Amino acid sequence: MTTAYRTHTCGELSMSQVGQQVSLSGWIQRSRDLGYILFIDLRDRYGITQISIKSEEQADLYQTARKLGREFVVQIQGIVAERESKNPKLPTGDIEIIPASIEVLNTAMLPPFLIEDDTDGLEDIRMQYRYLDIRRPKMMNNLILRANVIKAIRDFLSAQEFLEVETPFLIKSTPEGARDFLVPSRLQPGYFYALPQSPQILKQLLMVAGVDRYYQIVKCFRDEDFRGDRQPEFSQLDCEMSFVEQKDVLNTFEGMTKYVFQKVLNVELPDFIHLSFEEAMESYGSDKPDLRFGCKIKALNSVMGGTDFGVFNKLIEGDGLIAGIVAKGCAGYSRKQLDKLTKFVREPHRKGSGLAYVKYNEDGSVKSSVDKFYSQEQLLKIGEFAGAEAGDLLLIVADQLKTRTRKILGDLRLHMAKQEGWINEDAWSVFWLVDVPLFEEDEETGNLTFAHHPFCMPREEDLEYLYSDPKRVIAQSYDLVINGNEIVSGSIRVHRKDVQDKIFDILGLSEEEKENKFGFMLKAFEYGAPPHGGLAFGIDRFVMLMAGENSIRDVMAFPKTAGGRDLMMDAPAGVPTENLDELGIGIKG
RNA sequence: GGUCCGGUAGUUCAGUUGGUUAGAAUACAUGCCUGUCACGCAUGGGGUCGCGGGUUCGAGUCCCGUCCGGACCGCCA
Repeated sequence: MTTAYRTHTCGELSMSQVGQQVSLSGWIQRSRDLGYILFIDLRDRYGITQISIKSEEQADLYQTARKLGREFVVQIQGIVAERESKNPKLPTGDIEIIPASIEVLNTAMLPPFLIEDDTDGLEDIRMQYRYLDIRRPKMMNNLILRANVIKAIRDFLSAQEFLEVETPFLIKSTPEGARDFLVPSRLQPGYFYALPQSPQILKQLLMVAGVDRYYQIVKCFRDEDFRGDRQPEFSQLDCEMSFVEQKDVLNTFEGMTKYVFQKVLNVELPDFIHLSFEEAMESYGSDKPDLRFGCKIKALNSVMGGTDFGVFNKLIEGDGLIAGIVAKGCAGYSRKQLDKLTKFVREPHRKGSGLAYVKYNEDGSVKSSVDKFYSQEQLLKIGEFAGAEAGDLLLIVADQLKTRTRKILGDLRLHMAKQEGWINEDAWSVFWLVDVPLFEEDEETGNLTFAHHPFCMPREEDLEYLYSDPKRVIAQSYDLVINGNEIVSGSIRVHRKDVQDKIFDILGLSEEEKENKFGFMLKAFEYGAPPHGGLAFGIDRFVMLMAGENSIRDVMAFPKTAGGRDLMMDAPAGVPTENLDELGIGIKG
């Protein structure tokens, strides 16, 4: 080794360096041997640079280069030259390297899949060889994007006096919420630490301590089943602020979100609208609607009555809801397509009983599945009320439960949007969901449970309802929804012991449970807890959306499979019996 | 915990009512090729059809079990 491994990266050379002597190191992406000339694409994190060798002029080098395999690690020294035929698709496409020497730093086995953006490898093989998967520019760029997002977050928050504080991973199990990952204690056999589902309680204690403004980019752990957007361990940007009201928190983090988008993607987000929980449910049938397209849900009770249609009459007289969405330009749907939509509505978990439709044909005629009960005039009137025009299809769902009608239409709305391509992939839908009820009613038992978590502060004007009508209580809590994904969730917290006590009572916690689960917290709150509130960003989902990916796995370096396994390390794995003995643990069976 | 889809060459897949020697593309190897950049052309090697059991004269194909991967429901304060 006479010179440094490299003087430049594989992504930075251009016409301005022509004639310079350079040294590059990287991996061989591929080579193209044309006989008289051989090209090598040399790749590193920064890009690809072409090496070219003419067989007659450099016979020895040509013979060496022919034997280089994919993914060999090589160092190349040579002169930067202008290309005879340039490649506008490549940032370095104007130049190439005429090598003086090629040194093999390491050979490589043949990779099990193509190290290219359009890889031929499927999920499991990519996971098993994740280090090769990450060599693909697309994955590498996702990690770079992620790092840029996190840097922008740190820059913004530290400029605003937020203090980054680390909280422990080995904590106490709090048996509400998700299932905890447990870690056995060796020094106290039979006792367990829990890994935090979030540092929620700890950050509130930091407010009691006077930290004032806290943030942390932190791993959280939940031992539940996984999905494409859910992993057993995931990252949160966890934040908390003292002496703030809801609007202060929203303004701060609206500013941060805009800053991150601007810095990382060069996208200027418009001001975030505030959508109430009630309106979201009524208009979109979801607490996290995608607003990149319209198609609001329209209640139709007022125009569907007064006919011989007993089913609908009964729903209208009772507490049911008939509602619909207008599918623009879908009047031409075939029987088969409509049947498929009906099937969608009737999927077991949706519990829909059926789907009615009205086609407002281009020629002005009207055809519906309820022609028996409604005259053409009535259907036209309904269409006018719902906002349907010629060429549109009105899809109608009716159910005794208002929430079910809305939920089904919300699902249908999204389904139609995907099917019909209504979503503008270049647009951003970002809004704050506000005015969320403090409690949710369990559909079966009727018991009240918290919608968010038990530390959310009710609105000042709703405090009295805690004692009279808890279901009415609206919390000072908020979500940030981006493109139909809940990215942020937060609230102003309860800092008064009497309110916290009352909320625990409504949730049905006994004195003993209160003491056992939250005693240390309630105690801390008696030593001067300031008013405070905060939120947490799901970093993985946030980066996933910014990267335009569909799975958070594509923005995590080493994710787990849907079964919670790490295919590369082959974890989880068994451990030697003596380790278990030390922990006082026996395995059943 | 439940429902559904999948597992065949290094990789991605096809494989008919169960029937001769299991194919394609790509990757790989060798040779040719005067500017490629998904180079092209020719030739070649490459298979425990996830695993176990069953039905059958005969199983990649049918049945049962099991493991693995994926999607969804439940679950995810």
